[in-house]
Amino acid sequence: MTDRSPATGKPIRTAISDDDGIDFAIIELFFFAYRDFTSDPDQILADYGFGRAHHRVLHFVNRRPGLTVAELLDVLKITKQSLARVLKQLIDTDHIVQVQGPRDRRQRELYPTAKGRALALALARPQSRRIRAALEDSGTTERASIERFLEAMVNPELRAQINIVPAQTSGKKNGDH
Amino acid sequence: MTDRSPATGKPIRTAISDDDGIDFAIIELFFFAYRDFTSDPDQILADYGFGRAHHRVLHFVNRRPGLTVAELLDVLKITKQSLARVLKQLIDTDHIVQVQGPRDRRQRELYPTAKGRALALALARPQSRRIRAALEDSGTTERASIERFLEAMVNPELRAQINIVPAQTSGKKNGDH
DNA sequence: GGATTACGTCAGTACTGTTGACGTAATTTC
DNA sequence: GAAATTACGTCAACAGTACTGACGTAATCC
Repeated sequence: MTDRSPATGKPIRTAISDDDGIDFAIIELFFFAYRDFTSDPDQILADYGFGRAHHRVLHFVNRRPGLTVAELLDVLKITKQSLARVLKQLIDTDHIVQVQGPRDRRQRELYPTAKGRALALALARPQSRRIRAALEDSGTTERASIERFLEAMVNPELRAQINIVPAQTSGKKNGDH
Repeated sequence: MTDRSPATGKPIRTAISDDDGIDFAIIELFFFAYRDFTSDPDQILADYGFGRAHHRVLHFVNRRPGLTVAELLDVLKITKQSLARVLKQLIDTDHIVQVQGPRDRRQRELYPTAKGRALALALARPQSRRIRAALEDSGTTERASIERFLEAMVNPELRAQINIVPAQTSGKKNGDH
């Protein structure tokens, strides 16, 4: 408080750039890409009164049917309370059903219904279309580079989560079987 | 309400997968990658009592010093009110200063202060480090592929925004001048 | 039988986003 | 020069998603 007027820093008029040793190009591209990537499903979700949180839950329940609430919390990295409301709505609207765990009856296994499966597909469709368009002129090598890059962006400890995709019929790359 | 019990869809036990014609592999990778990409700065921001919105404003004011409020709203794709709170805090904490527009005195040009520049760099540093690590074994070709992919993921109408990066000294690729 | 685990839920709070309306100063238009 | 428009700031009200902490219940583990 000793310096009120002088404390007001002078405006810096030069742009921050990659010259500062920071990869602003990709940082910014990543921001724009993700913003538009999520905008497609957001519009569909609005019709259902759902938000992005519902999408994520629906996605992972479809990807890993039978996962428990605890496992879902771990994948999403959110708290129980944050999940509760969203999950309840998805169950009430018959997109997801809970089944008592077979071995441990305390657990609730989560499964999509036909309705939930359909919505998950509808939400993923425009995203997939966008990806296909972005990869239009790319070959297998480029696709592999992009997959490797995205995977490398994930925290190493959490990379295990990615590969828990059960039983791929058309087994591409999969460190399973 | 005519069908309460039968309405409860049966659980689908098979996982949704790329077989459904949807590129779930990349959809999911993109989710995980972005989640962790933003987690680094989030931790730093918490120390300042700031959130992700502050980060975005700070980033773009540093990248395009002198942009007006209207331009910033256009880049962020949020409403005036959403920006107001966040911008006010950044100004009050002396990270950003407003300068009356030279030609049009209604406009407020936004500039970072030294403090704001330093914070922007501090926030970008871990993100850049993560990117560098992810590109570790990649050559120039791969990097170019990834940049092209990310750019192609952005809505075409909005791609113009990306290239408004003023005066790069080390001019890499830039469709300007 | 007691501790732990898995889950559900209640209460309170914070951040980021929305729409709509109003005020003010500056610029543009006629 | 008066009127319309523009750029911005602000007030009010509300929604979605996230958080922490605490408590209860049923099931399992030891």
